[in-house]
Amino acid sequence: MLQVRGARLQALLWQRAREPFLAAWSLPGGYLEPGETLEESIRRHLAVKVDVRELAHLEQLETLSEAHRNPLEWEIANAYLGLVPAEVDPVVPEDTRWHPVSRLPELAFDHRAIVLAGRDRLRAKLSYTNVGFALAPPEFTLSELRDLYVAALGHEVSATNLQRVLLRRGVLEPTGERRASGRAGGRPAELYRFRSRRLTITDQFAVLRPPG
Amino acid sequence: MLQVRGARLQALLWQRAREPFLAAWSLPGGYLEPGETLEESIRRHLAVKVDVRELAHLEQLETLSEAHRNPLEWEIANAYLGLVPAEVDPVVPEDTRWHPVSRLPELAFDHRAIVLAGRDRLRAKLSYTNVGFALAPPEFTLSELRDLYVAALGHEVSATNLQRVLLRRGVLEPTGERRASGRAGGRPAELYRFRSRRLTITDQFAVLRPPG
DNA sequence: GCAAAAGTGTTGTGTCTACACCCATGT
DNA sequence: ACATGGGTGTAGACACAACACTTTTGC
Repeated sequence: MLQVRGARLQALLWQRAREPFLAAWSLPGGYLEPGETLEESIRRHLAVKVDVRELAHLEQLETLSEAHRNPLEWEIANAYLGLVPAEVDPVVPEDTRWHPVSRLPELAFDHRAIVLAGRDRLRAKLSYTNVGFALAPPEFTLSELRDLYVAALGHEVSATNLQRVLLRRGVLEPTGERRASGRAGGRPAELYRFRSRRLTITDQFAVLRPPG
Repeated sequence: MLQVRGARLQALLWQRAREPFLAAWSLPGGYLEPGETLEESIRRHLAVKVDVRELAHLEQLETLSEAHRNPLEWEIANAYLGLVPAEVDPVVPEDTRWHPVSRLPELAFDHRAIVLAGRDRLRAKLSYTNVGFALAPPEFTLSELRDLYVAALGHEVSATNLQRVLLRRGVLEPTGERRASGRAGGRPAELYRFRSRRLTITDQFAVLRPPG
């Protein structure tokens, strides 16, 4: 589960209470119940164990089946990427903490690779879909959105060009409201929102497209 | 498993010999053995059941966990996309046949959705990766390659522009040889090959890229 | 007035499509 | 010669990055 907090992309991890990898940090999750869907299972585990219900987006990453990924027994895992909008602060239990993805501790199993795969998926999709909605609060200024993109992408982003790309694609719309300027002055910023809060592909990067 | 045969994208299906969906067409596959990797399992099943070993590319599609996807018992499936180069003609058993993806029969389980997901994944990747290598024979003329793209994409593709895109990106390289012209005459075509036969992303469609 | 922050205008670049044109072969 | 199929040259559309410039606020 990823979220931008304090200008950094962070992952929610919890400290294992048993072997294998006792006391190591690991991704929240758990076993599938018979008759349950993978997605149901994830939402259940997150709700029960870390009390997180405000997932704005959830998508399958990959299935891991390497024989010795769990040293104790053969086990298959389905990795998911979940995104929580900035500025929500779910109450999480004691043994749970947010860790910057750029400075992960040693992780249990293959969880480090999973977190990085999730980050990369997010980075890619920020470019050609509207996933931004899952990182952003309901309304925001363009500089705020820019800061979220910077945190997730790990490099500078120009608010000017971000605005143009997202408006041209019809991803954002202005709310008509503006935010009062701070004590340092400056022109009040317009507020925007994502036009849709469901994943949509906005850049059809199809280079070989149908004629016409 | 997909292949372009006779100018159409086709899927290898086999007719089920037991319930559920007795006699319906379905995707080749089978159960995972303990200690086995998903990929190992797929290759094993394909080798044993349909005697196909010349997969040029294999990638995970998605994991299906819907409760009643199998009416008899709760079961989870991992869908993979496998590609076989054109002009290989694997010997397949009696109860097995290639079916054009555009005219699938009724399929067992959720296999129809899987085939379509595989097709869509292939279509997308033809645009921004070098997956073409998995559809093409070792050497080919540009018109031959164009025909493969047309079959897979389902719309016209200009050989002229295909050549430019793939050469500019460094995906293809000329072999230096040419193919003699047919009985109708015409300039002999140059032969090309894919520079690499491993999946590579060739179009970084990253719209918000690092400055510099 | 001046600094700060937001937003607009404009120019240049690269990648792609479309289409005209040129090249090499068989009959 | 000319039809056939392959390849090259070129112009226009478009999306984007970069950067100069304008707008609106606080002090």
